[in-house]
Amino acid sequence: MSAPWLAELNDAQREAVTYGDGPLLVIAGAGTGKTKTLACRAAYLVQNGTDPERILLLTFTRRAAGEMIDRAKFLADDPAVQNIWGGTFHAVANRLLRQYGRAVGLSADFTVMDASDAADVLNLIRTETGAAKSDRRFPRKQTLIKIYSHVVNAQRPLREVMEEHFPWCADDLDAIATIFERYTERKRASDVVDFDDLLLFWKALCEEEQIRDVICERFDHVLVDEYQDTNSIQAAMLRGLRRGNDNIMVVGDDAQSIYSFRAATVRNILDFPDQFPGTHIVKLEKNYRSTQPILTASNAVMSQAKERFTKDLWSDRTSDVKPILVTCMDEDGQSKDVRTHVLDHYEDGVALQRQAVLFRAGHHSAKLEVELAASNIPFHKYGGLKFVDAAHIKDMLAILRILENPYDEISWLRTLLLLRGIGPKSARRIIDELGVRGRQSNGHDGDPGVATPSPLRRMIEEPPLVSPAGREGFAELRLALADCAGTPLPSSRAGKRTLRKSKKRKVASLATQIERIHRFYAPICEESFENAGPRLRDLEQLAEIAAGYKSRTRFITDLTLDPPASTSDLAGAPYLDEDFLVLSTIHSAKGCEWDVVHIIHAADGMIPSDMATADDAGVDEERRLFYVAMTRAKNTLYVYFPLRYYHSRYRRGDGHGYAQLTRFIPTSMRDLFDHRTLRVDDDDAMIDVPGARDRVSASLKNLWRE
DNA sequence: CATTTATAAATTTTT
DNA sequence: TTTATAAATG
Repeated sequence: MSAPWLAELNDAQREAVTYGDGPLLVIAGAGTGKTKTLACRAAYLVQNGTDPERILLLTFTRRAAGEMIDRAKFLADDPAVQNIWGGTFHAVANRLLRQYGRAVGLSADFTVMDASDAADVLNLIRTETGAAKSDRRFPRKQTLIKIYSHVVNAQRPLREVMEEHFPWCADDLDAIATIFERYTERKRASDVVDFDDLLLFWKALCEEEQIRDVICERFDHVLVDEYQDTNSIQAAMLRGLRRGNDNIMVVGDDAQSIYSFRAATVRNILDFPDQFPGTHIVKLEKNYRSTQPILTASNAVMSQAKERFTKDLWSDRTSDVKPILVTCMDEDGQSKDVRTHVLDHYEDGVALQRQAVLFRAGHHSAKLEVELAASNIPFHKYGGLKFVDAAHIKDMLAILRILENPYDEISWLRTLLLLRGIGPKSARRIIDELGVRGRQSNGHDGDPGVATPSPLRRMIEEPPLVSPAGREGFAELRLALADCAGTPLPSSRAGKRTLRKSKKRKVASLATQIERIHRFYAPICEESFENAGPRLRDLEQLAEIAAGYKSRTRFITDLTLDPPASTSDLAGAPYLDEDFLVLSTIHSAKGCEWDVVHIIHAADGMIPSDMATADDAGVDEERRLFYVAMTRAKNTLYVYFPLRYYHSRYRRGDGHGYAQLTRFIPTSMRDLFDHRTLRVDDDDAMIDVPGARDRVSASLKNLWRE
């Protein structure tokens, strides 16, 4: 049986798509049709009789999984393709654990916390153990979560990880080990898992023989995208998943490995044939995306790498247009130049959506965003600070989480601290009195609510006493929680309000709960934030996404595992058909392509980031990052380099410095680019004399010395 | 004594 | 703009 679309593939692609049973490794350079190959493979399998529900497709983002499945659905012309199990490792772990988690001690409605919640818990323990108040400086919470995460993801002993990646914390090894121990206990007791636990528990599932067999049995084929960015625990999970059935296809490109900070290792892709004996290898080398001049420049960048595996990319797409290196006066000049170029292409018929601005770090686009807003150019930013990281969103979600899991200590803490008159000490006492931590003591596994009333019920029925200062807020919170839980307050003198309704109320719908929490939270929000307006609007949008969910568990979990990239993302459909320019960190741009790509801040210190230049491995990763950015471009590539940076944001003074062009474009490579310096725009035309500012500053300073 | 407010310091990349 | 520590307040 041969589908018409098979004919459109090149030989290597078709070989991968139609490969039979057994392990398959596809080495696919940038733009060589990796996504297409995976989508076709899925379609091919379904057309040849594999049940879509028995195919597992692991990708790096949920978006990627969705796109691939849509594509496969179109190719196979079969709506059932929708039933393929697709998603990130973490999302799939979540799904498996909701189903089989009991075997490893998780209830079906455990809560997932994101990295910043995890950091908060660690911080809590850090203060409790008193490690923080030793005379020496102790690692901060972000550092702690980084260390913890690295240990889990790299599957290496704490000591080694600390010596290698966090040598400055080595003195605190014992204290840190203690903190992690307690952290683990605490999470188990409260039925909460962090991102790393999702992987850890999946792996644990694979180690329980009976469960493993059930899970292995579940999938006929496993397909994995971006294999170069998986880490060693993920490789272990895959091995566990494929015992007794070695139908596994992994796709990746070692030249695009950019997640070593998350313990990803290219060893996974290199060792794959050893891990899975009998692996067949297919290489995709022909690039269909970019024009040859763009590839030539990209290849040149990679050729300087210390370690190098991949061959040069080549393409049929000839062009006279080289990538363009734009030298700008300063950051503002850069923003203006980008705007000018974007509009030029737009007028030539390249929609904004077909263009992207890429940068190393989330905040690199700040000035540009201002410029774009001023010019009324709509844009959409991926990466950087997440919507859910905003304090007001986290506050709302914390309250919702209490309802979801009354043993979720950190959510109680966050919620109680919102109340005026209640600080850490009182919050701690209330949490203890509610029995949030007393869960283990009532013995029977997984079913705490029977013996002792849950903390939520206690909160409603026999609330702890609170000092006069916090009493009012505490009462408000109690009312809100009672309304959401659908439990009337006990009909003492405080019960007037609830008596109007009949005694047995149903648990409020998700939308109603959100609305009720909003009513409780809005005054607090207005009191504690200067800019309450936009924040309250965010909360209304939160309510709007919630409207799309029936299950509270689903809503909270989805928001944690796949947070909306930005505020405008939440608006969903109405914005979809509008045109907007894409702004993205290079990391978030992985796997994407655009007609025109603008890479900004191509200065040493930005790319490569100052943080990463300590060793060769770090610089090489930054180089791959730059390579990934360049190879996103189909037709036109701009690389912008601001000559001058003012670094006065946090430091005082008029400090500015002259930047160096990124080391990834040395002089020897300059003729692979066209060079351009835009004139300063009319209205801010100003004669600039290089160095004048310095000379004047120096002479002013010297007035007082001499 | 607990909480709030003032002050100083530090900021990559993501599930 | 957020986050840890110090001083001030109730």
